[in-house]
Amino acid sequence: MTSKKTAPANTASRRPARDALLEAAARRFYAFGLTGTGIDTITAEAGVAKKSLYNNFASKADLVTAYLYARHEEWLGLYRARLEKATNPKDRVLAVFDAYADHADLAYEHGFRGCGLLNAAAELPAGDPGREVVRKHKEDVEALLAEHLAGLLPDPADQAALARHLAFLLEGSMVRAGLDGDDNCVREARSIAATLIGAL
Amino acid sequence: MTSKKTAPANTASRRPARDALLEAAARRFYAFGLTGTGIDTITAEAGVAKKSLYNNFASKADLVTAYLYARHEEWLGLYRARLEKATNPKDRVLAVFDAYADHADLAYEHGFRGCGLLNAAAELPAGDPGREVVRKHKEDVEALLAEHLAGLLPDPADQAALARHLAFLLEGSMVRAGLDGDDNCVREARSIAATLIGAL
DNA sequence: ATGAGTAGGTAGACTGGTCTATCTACTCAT
DNA sequence: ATGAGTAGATAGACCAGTCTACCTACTCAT
Repeated sequence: MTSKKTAPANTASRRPARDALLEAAARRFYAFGLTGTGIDTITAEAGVAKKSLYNNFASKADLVTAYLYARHEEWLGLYRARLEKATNPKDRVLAVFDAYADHADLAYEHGFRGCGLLNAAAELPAGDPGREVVRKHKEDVEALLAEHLAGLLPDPADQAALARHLAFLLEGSMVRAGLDGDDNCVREARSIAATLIGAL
Repeated sequence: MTSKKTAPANTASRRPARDALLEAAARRFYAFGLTGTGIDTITAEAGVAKKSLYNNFASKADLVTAYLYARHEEWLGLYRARLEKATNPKDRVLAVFDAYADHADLAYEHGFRGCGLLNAAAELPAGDPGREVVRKHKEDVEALLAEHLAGLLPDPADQAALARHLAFLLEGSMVRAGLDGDDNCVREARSIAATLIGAL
C-alpha cells in the first residue's frame, strides 16, 4: 500500500539544498559581509554543488534577498516567543528589546557584529531594493513598539513619539553592542526604556 | 632667481596624489562600500597613477584606515564649528547632534547612506583593527556628551547615564536616517534630546 | 511489480572578467 | 640626479555564472 507516503524518511535524509545554502549563506554573510563572501565559499560550506545554488536562486543577489527575509523572520520568531511570556503592555514593549538581545546572544561562531540587516544595508548602494527591505523591517519594529504603547498612553501622537524615541534608543544600542562584540549595550537600553515607561 | 619659490603655483597645479586619492577613496568607499570599491576605480577617479597609490599607502587596507581617520576628523571639524556657536551646556550637548545632521547634509553625489564609519565597520570582520577605530570614535562622541552634561548634572553617574541614553538615541536616529536617505530622523532625535535636557 | 520519466541532486571544468599588488619605463621640477 | 609623478603591462588569485555528465529517489502508467 503505497498510498501512505514513505517519502518523509527520504526527504529527511537528503536535506533540501536550498536550506543548506540559506544556512551557510546566513553564517558567511553575517560574519564576512555580502561582498566579502563568494559563491564558492557558500556552496562549499553548504556541502552542495554550485548547480544547486542556481537551481534554487536566480543569482547571488537573489540569495542575498532571501537571506534578508530569513533574518527578518528569525527575529520575528524570537520576538513572538518573548511576547507570549509578556502579560502587560510594559512587558510587551520590553519584549522587543529582549528579542534584540536574544538575537545578539545567538551563537555566532565568528563573533557578534550587530544587526545583520543593518550590516547588509551598509554594503548596498543608495537605490538598492535590499535597503528597502531593511528600512521596512526597522519600521515594523517601531510599529510594534507603538502598538504596545497604546496600552499605556491614550494619545496616539504620544504613542508614536515615544515609539520613535524607543526605536532610536534600541537601534543605537544595537549598533554600539555590535562594535563592542557583546549585548551589554542592548541590556542597558532595555533598562533605560523600562525607566522611561515606568514613569508613565 | 630661483631662491624665490615659484612653487606655490606648481604645487597647486600638481595637487599631491595623496590628497586626491584620499578624496576619491572617501567618495567611493562611502557610496559603494569598502569591498565594493576597487583600487582601479579609486586611482581613475583621483586621476592618479596606480603607482602613486602604493607610493602613499602600503595597501588598500592602509588606505581604508586613512579613510576612517579622515572621516573622524571631518566630523570633529563640523562639531567644533557648532561648538563655537554654543553658549551654554545645553547647546553644547545639542551641538553634537547638530554635527551629525551637518555630516548628513554634506553633498553626497551618490546619496546619503548614514554614518560612513559605521557602514565601514559593517564590512569588517570581527577582529579587524578598523572596527576598533570606529568603536573609539563612538566612545569619543559619548564622552563629549558626558562632558557637556557635567554643566547640567551634578552627579557624574547621572551624567554618564544620560550621555549613554543620548548617545544611543543619536546613533539610532543616524541609522534610520541612513535608511531613509535624509536627516529627518536626526533632527527628531535632536528635539527629543532637547526635551530630555530641558526637563533637568 | 517493472520501467520510463522526472525532479533535483553531485562534481567540477570553463568563460570572461575583476581583484590587489608589483613592476618597468618615461617625464618633469627642483 | 633624485623624488614624485605618469601610463600601463603583468601576475596570480578570485569573482559570478554556465554547462556537461552523471546519479538517485520518487511517481505513475502499464
